Amino acid sequence: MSRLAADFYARPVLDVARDLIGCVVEHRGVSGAIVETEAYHESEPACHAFVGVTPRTRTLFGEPGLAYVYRSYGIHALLNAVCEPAGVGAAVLIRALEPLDGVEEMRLRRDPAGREGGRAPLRDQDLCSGPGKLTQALGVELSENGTSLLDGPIAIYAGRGAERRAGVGRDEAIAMDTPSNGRPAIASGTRIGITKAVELRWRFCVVGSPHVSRPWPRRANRPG
DNA sequence: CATGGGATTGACT
DNA sequence: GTCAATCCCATGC
Repeated sequence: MSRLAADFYARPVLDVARDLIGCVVEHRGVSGAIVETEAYHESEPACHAFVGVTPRTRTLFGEPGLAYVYRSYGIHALLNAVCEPAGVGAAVLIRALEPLDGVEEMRLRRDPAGREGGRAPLRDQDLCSGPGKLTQALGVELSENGTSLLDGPIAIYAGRGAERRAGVGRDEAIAMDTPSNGRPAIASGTRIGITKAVELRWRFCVVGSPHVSRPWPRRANRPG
């Protein structure tokens, strides 16, 4: 498997958000397949880049393929892939993974006390089913903000999303994207946890996956 | 320099 | 369903 290249990230952020579904994130020996993403763009107020270039948003305006990692609610680190040409503030938030390699390591990172607390071990589907959970499971830290996904410590490998993209237009790709041909169906819906631009349906997730942060939208549509 | 608000999660009623 | 934890940083005086 090869890492996604700069030209993958340099495209419109909505296309990248959709195509990242099925790709694989790897960090410090553990990995998972992306099952949920959200797109953010400087043109809409839910995006941090809406306010322009500040110390906080500098990474968002950088080269496509950078990792934008920031602290949410004072507690969690959230992982994004910077998209569109340099100078445009846009990124895809990675919201949920299906764990692949290093599942037991993820369980330790997510629940260090383990069974000592008398609780049942976390289920696989609870390890990476949220943007804060997956960074904890992967061990991604704030200090990795601004590192390159192309050759840095956080790797993203081509998956079905990228394979599907090759040689077909957007509409064809969506038409192919049905359960009957073995590809996962992708639903789009409104983004989670924001208070501005709430109407935009810029969230993408795998239909039926138990690993998404929340059940896919009740009124789920095809992307677009 | 003081203030307020989160791209969340887990615990609790 | 409600709610607090916790900290970076944008904003305003």
